[in-house]
Amino acid sequence: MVSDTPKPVGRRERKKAATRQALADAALDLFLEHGYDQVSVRDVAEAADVSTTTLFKHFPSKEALVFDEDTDQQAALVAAVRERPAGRSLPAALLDHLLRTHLPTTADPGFPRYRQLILGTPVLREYGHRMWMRHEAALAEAIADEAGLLQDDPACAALAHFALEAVALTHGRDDPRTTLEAAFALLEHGWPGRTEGAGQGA
Amino acid sequence: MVSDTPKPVGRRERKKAATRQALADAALDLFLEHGYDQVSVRDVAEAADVSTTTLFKHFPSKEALVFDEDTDQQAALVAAVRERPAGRSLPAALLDHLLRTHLPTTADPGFPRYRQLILGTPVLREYGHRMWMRHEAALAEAIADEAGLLQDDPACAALAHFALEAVALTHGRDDPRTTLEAAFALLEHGWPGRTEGAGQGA
DNA sequence: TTTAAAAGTTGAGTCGTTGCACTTTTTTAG
DNA sequence: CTAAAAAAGTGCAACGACTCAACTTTTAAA
Repeated sequence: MVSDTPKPVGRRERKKAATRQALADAALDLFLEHGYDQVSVRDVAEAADVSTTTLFKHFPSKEALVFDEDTDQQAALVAAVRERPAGRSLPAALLDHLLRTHLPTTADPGFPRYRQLILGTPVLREYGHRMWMRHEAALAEAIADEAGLLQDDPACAALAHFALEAVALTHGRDDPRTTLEAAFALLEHGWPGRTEGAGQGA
Repeated sequence: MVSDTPKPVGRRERKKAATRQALADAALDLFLEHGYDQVSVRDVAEAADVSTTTLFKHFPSKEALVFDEDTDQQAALVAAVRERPAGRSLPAALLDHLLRTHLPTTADPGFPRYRQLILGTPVLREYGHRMWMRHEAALAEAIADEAGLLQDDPACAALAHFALEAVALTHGRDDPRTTLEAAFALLEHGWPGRTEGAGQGA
């Protein structure tokens, strides 16, 4: 368990991982210190003692340096839908999951600064949002399956899209929890139609 | 020199507008002909017989060359909310407006190609979406005012955000109308809670 | 007319990103 | 066990988008 490597973890791959980690660490340090736009990729590469080309062999873009920890959120998202408690609606289950995973993350002391770096840098906020929205198709599929609807049902696509977009709504708000709950109240019960006196159809 | 008093619109501004139009026209022609990524800003500037620096004095970015016609959608959006027919709910009024303005691909014969250029070029799709979402705050304000709620009410912000995002849902779908209607049905009536004892199996 | 401020234009440079060439490691053939 | 190809890492130089400091032209003021 100590010296044996059950899976062929090559010496080369270990050095590769070390270089990658050095790049990510150097990048985060420099970005937090001087600001994302004030640091060039050449600076990051130099701090990690590699060339810019090597940097781009490890990370597809400058923004990707910040989003190194790519935990599998998609599986958790789908699981929140599929393994929701009995009697819990789909929007409610999604709200529970998002409140659990996107609000209290502040166990790490350095996390607020990391979060502020992303939210305060437009290009990083965009990049993170785009990555987050990549789960839309998988989520829509799970929703459709759970609801017993067709794979490309527009309502399922809409719920998946809106549920993921809801977290973007909380950015820059003083009370993310209330915002998230209000958004999901809308998805769950609809807009309180105080103006219409007669409902149509169905 | 001469005694002719310059009209309110200087001849300088006219030439400036002409240069700007020449740039936008050349850009659209070249982009439609060879594809956005295959045409450099230098090519566009050369086609309009100016330097690249001059191009960037007229347009803030390469993408902005395509979105020259910045019609005032925001006013129309707010008007759709404020001047909606009596008894019409806010989501319904927004749906009507979007169906009217975003579906009937205008009478312009060249418009489909223009639309395809944008939707088929990721960076342009992103840029257009970002511009579209800039109306979110104004729309949320109008919604809050019409609903008699506070300016920063989370539900109003959510409705504004989701209503604007709904058009992004239609991109790449074969039936945009149905998709839009399904999305607004969700916003109007909420997610049908079929999990409460109504589901069959699973 | 003189002159100064404003706007237009430009070539040279920066930054993110990539293609081509070179070195090093791993795999395969003898 | 050696040799050499195949694969992967690395770097220099270049490309495209975009900016900066200086020069020229236009407009307005004295």
